[in-house]
Amino acid sequence: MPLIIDKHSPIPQYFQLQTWLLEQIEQGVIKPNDKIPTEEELAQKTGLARATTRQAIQNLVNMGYLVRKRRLGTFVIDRDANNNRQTIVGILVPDIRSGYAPELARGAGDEAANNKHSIIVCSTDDSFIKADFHTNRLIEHCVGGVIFVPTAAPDEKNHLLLERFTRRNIPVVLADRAISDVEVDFVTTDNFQGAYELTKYLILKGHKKIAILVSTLFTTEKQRLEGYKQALSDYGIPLEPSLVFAKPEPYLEKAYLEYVRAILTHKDKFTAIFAGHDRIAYLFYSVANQMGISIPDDVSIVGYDDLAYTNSYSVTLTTMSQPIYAMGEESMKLIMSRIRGNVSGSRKIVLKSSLVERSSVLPRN
Amino acid sequence: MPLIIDKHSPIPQYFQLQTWLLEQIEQGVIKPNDKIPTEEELAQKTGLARATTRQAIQNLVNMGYLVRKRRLGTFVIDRDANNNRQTIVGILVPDIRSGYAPELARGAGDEAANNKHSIIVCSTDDSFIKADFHTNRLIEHCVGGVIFVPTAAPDEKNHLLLERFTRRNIPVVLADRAISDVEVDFVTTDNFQGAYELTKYLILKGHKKIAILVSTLFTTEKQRLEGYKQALSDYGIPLEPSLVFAKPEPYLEKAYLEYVRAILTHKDKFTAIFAGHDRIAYLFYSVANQMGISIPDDVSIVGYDDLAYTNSYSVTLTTMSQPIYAMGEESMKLIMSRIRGNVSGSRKIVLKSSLVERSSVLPRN
DNA sequence: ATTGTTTAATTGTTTATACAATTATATGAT
DNA sequence: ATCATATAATTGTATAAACAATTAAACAAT
Repeated sequence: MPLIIDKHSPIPQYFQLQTWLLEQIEQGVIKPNDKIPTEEELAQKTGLARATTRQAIQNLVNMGYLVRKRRLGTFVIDRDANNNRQTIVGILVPDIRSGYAPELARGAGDEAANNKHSIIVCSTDDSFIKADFHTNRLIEHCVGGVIFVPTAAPDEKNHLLLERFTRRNIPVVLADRAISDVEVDFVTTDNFQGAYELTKYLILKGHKKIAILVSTLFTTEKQRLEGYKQALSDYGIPLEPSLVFAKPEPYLEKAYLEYVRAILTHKDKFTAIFAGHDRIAYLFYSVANQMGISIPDDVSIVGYDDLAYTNSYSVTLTTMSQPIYAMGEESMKLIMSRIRGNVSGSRKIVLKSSLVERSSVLPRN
Repeated sequence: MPLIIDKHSPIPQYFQLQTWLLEQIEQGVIKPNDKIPTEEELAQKTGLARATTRQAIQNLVNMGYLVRKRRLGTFVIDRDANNNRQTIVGILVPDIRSGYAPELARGAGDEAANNKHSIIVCSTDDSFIKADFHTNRLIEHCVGGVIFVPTAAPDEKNHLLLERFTRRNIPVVLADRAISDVEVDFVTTDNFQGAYELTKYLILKGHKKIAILVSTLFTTEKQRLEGYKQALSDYGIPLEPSLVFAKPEPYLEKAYLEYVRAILTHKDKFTAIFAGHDRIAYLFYSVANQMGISIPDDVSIVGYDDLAYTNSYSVTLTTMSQPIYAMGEESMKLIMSRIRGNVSGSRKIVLKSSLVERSSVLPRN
């Protein structure tokens, strides 16, 4: 990185010097609290007038990279120590109203509060466009980090969003859902294992014909489907394709209501249902009730998530309890460690889910 | 305000000029988008060198007061138009996970997004201490406004929080719950009217012995209790104090579970229950189920709120549907109008609730 | 030991001058 | 009418040369 000023470049000479200095700082050649050469020294080295070197330095002072002290010289500011940084973390979830988003936001929010940080909550509706909009806002607000639940858009698109943060050195943690081929912190639960256990539970209760309704847009539900298949296979039950309802669409109550209705119309084909997540399970309850089908007497069902209201009703769902609050907490902890300067490679945290047995499954045979 | 530079003052001449210019701008002598004199003109007027006038101008450019345009001159920036202000609004709710908070946050968040603003969500757990903590954060983050659901603390305390914002000219909207004696924007629903209608509905269904379980900490539930009493009175049913369970405590599942249990133990004393809000109603469902009491066959019940999952289950609740999303939207609209400079007196918006009849009430006689 | 004084290094302020770059506007060419 | 070109106003860049102000550090006086 030689310091050569091109007198004939169209780029102003003060700007060439300014850029060179900035590079030295950003690349750590000149470290925080280091003294940079005096105006006079720089003038001699570069062959510029002192006023010109001064202009370069002054600009960097205005930009917050340097402090000047009379008689002592000019020094690189330690931006970490002077914590000039923002203490806000952005959270991109599908919809703050639904699913596990509120619980995740609360876990993240509490952990943020522990570190005197606040959270900006953004609902993406699983749409790339909306996520992109919120990404602009978060960058404008100079957030110190982002917890990102990927959208339903293809990986490339989510990648794009991710890059907009990482390019600006804004740490990102993916929560719950993964994106392929990225080197970024990630907090999730073991959906394969969870689904495996749930399916095994159904099998051990004597169920052999188990229908499953999941979305295949997200890594989480894809893994649940895999866990389901593995369990069937391990217990010698052949996979019945007509019982696998894997929809390449995000969850929308209206659409899934129809799927549920269609599935329940052929309720004689299976004895148990694996719902992709609790909200789908609720749809089954609701439609079953309308159709005069009793859960669990006619059909058994398991869900996934253990949302807060799972147990508030007279009908209670056996489900895989995900530690969503903890997921929010852990995600925020990772962000905080990055904000504090941690530069280790990408970390992955897999939290344990646990089967909560209630009364939506009846033994068979 | 004469422009005189004192050559012998210890204050640098560029700084004298800079200060003079700033005064002219702040006092409106030079208005936004006005052109200020050129460097040369200022140099002539003041007797300074062009480089010196330049330094004064350049500083004001760096401070964001002026823009320079080659060939055209230097202009005063219109800071309102160039919205240099923060575009974040804080939302203080009891708990982002529960009750209507998620829906409120979403309504406010969407309206904020329409105005290119973002929301910082803070969970107070109805505690003054936590609300105070978050208030500090919000002030630090220079939020442009705050939507505040008052805590369970006494009015004086909520007042204190409110003042910390208003003293700094941060507009506040109270959402849902009121505080006495404050001149501040307020968005709510007519809880008295809503409760009156619900009670009337029960009465017209033939119920005469109607138990009520509410918290009396919040204006909302107090008004519901008043509406209940008024309806009884209007329909000539004497108020039976032993059926009024008014608790001066915030809602906590554990505590209220006990109240519900106690109330259901004397289920022969009443034929219907007015639950202070939907979550309380769910407790009644849950406990009734455990105790082998059937809703609505043994006891009828109504709730209040119409939370999203009210209708997801086989058991469906008749309740007063509050337009929570709209409440969030309207609150944010008020904030936005303040941010845009509206200085009218305090405004109050009362949204209409509507009775949603499902199947938790059976007619009597 | 504390206080005052000097010294030298460095940034801060100011002037004077010159030429470069940009661009709205006017002018001229097609 | 449209496009190209020149003009002039203004800010932008650069140099050279002083002197002022601040202050750490060395030194001196009490």
